[in-house]
Amino acid sequence: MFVSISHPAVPRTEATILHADLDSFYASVEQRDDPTLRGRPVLVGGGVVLAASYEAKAFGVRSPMNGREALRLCPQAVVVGPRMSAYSEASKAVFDIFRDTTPLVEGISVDEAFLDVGGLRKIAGSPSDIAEKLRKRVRDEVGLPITVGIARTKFLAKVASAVGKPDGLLLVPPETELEFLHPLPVERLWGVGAVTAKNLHEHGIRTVGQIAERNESALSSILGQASSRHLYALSWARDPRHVQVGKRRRSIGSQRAIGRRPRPPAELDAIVVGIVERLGKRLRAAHRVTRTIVLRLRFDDFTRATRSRTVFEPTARNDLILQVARGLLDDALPLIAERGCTLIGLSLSNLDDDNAIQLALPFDADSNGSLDCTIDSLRDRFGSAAVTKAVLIGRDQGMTVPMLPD
DNA sequence: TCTGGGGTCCTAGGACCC
DNA sequence: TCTGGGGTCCTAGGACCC
Repeated sequence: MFVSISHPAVPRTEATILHADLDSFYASVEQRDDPTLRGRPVLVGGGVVLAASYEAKAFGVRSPMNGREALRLCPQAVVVGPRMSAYSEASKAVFDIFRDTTPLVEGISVDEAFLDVGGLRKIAGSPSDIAEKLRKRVRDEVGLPITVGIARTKFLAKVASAVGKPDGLLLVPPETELEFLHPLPVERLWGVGAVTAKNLHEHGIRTVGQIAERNESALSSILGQASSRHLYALSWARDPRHVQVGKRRRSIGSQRAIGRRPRPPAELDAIVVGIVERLGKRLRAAHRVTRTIVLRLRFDDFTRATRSRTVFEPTARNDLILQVARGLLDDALPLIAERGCTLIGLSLSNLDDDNAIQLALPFDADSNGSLDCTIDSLRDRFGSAAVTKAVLIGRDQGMTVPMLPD
């Protein structure tokens, strides 16, 4: 039994956030399942390297790198095809261990998650103890190496795990955060990619400390307001985001690379039909409906374009989604003919639950307990698990209160 | 055969409403 | 004659992450 109380307005003072990150995930699963691969450089994927083992990374191989380039750097590497179902099984097993450690788990991808272990000291030990136990369990029960970073904020924990790799544990104590952070290159900041890094370099900014030295408005002229505010805060180790449980997907998509050969419209249409079928299945399996259909295209020169349409009525029906997708494809045909298309994808966004029933009942805002009574009566009628949201509608605004089924 | 297949978030302009 | 401000939604593009 866990009880958690969080006060977002009060900055945390203890390092209780874990960032757990499986090392070279796909490649490690391959080495686990085939002993002859252990200790050898392994590349997962063919045309593009999806994952490289640490033995291969030592030769400078990175993902996503062209397979030929990778083999040029590391000719003795063993190339294996991806086995997605093995990876998702391993991921599930690891996440079960995460959730057995603390209920406050926020998944970031198949191979990494944040865990908040604040408040578990009495029953499970210090964050370092918990992290060490977690690493051992993942090693013993799933057979995979995992690195854990521990810090006061999500961002620092994430940086700590990156620095602590491979197969390591790194704690950043609150007193030494800035010492740890300021010498790091700007590329270590979560959200700084190639473009932003180049931008910063051109202004003589190469380390996190150099970001911290600038004033925020000067940074703003380089990066724009939102990202400079964000990066400046991170450079001073300020990161108020807390570990969020049960985040829902905001879109689902599927795409297919189709090579450089020009395709007649009928062939493009068949590809879209296939993608719609795949997506429709996933959408219905997740009990979600979509309102916005996005057609994604990539061209010969690797530029991209999107075309989207938002429909009035949320749907999970293949025929309706296909009708919209076909319309988007028709509109894009001249563009495709002109620029050559190498990838087609669809993504469905503006997702909602497919079974949402909305009821409005009046309640007396001045009487304590009136809202509870209203919610109780909804729960009596539909079952408590079905009632997941309360929307308080005032004279001119609504406020959504998420509710956990009890 | 140079560059997969998922995702997230931000920006910016225009339409439209009050 | 001159001239609002605030808000939402939609579309398109782009940076970034694993």
